[in-house]
Amino acid sequence: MPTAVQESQASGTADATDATDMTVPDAAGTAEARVTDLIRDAIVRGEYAPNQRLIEADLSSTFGASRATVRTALLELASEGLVERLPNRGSRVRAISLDEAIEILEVRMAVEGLCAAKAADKLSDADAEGLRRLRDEMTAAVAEGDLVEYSRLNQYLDLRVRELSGHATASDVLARLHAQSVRHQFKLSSRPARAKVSVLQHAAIIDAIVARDSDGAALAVRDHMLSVISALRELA
Amino acid sequence: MPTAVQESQASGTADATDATDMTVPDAAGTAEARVTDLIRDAIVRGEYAPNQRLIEADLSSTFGASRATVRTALLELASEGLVERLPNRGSRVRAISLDEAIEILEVRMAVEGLCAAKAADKLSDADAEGLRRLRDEMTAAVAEGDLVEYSRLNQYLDLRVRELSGHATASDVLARLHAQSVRHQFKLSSRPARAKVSVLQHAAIIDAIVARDSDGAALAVRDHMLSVISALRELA
DNA sequence: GCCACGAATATTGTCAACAATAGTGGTTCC
DNA sequence: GGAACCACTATTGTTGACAATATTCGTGGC
Repeated sequence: MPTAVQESQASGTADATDATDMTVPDAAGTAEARVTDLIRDAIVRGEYAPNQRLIEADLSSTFGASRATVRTALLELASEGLVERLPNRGSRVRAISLDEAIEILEVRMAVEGLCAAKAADKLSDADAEGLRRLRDEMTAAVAEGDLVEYSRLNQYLDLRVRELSGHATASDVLARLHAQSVRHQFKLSSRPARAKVSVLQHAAIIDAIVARDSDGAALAVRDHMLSVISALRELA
Repeated sequence: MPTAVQESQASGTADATDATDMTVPDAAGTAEARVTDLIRDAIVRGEYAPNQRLIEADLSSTFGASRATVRTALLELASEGLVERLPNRGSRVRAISLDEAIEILEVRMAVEGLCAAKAADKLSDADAEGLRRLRDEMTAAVAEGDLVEYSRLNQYLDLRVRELSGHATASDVLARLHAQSVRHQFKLSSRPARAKVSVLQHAAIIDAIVARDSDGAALAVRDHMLSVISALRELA
């Protein structure tokens, strides 16, 4: 069953001239990149708890790399906002409070609104068709109660809108913010009642983009994000 | 009477040191932070040209720090977007094209709009008075043709709105973007005709914030930024 | 004359050891 | 019994040396 996701992934790789090469799952050429990915995964997966200290020597022996390599990896992760570095006092997993998560969502609201508007402006007919299919898949997934699939499509929609906007700077900012709030996002995605509301908003976003209505797309994104924010607030 | 920008003047003079302060033995904190600041200043000041290669050993002897220290400094600067690092092929000063500069302004438009709205929501009476004074100072500076002063007040307004928004995440994103586009921003600030238009827009922003009109503030920021973008386009 | 090939060089990536700093616990003095 | 002081430990910051990789330039074959 070829899904819209697989298809547009293919078109994404075919579009090799694009500068936004932010999806680098493997390609562990240097040891530094390898260790960075391993630690990042461990943090995102929750293997390292928030506020847990990350001792360089410890990680060094765990991952079989030198301490300098681990150190640069921690630097990189600190720049991504996943790790907190206190001078002379080491690194720890950055804990993202509810307030911070909301702030992140607010900034995402603004920037994703921009991306959606841009995407609406420069949408090709082929891409419009892909978005329509994606909308139908999302609707179907929720109707079948497949929340895992829906969550995946959800993330993919975000990514796709960024790609379609052709806005490298915005994509960069969003990627960074998204990585930080992955854990909080996760808490919401597994709530069936939430999905039923959210899927309508996502459909509205897609419809606005497909209709080349840039202002409407930005507003639809704004509505959706405000909804996510209030849902996150209620959870606390 | 202390002006509204007393503090920014102080930081301004600190930034405005001449080019011969590069051999300062030790300024503050760790060597890494010191070297990072020195290289950053050199880049922002234009001492290192865009696309110029930054050889670690070279910088190491120039700044009297070990290569590892320089290396971490370059990592940090890469995360700030001022330096570009190619694996196994070294670092160079990141060249920001006109298109990129426009992208940065677009994202700033979105995020500063958010900040302005937030600032309008939570503005205290004392802060409102400060903003009004700032507006008058900007108007006066332009009327007197003091573009340097106006440019500084300009930057200060940006900073102040961020502060008043109380939005750490947005401030962080904006600070990063601002650092990148400093050179392009500079090209515009020295044009008298531009200042006359721009000061009215800034006044509109301040008025909206002072009036606690969050939507109006966001729109005013949007208008201003669109104007800056088209001015930058015309320059090319 | 031009392209492939390979050595020489320049530069970054990685490592283990050393120095400096913050945290810890015990000891002594009041 | 409590607080200041001091040595001790754990951990990060820094350094120089070594290994790996990319670039350059000369050389030979066609």
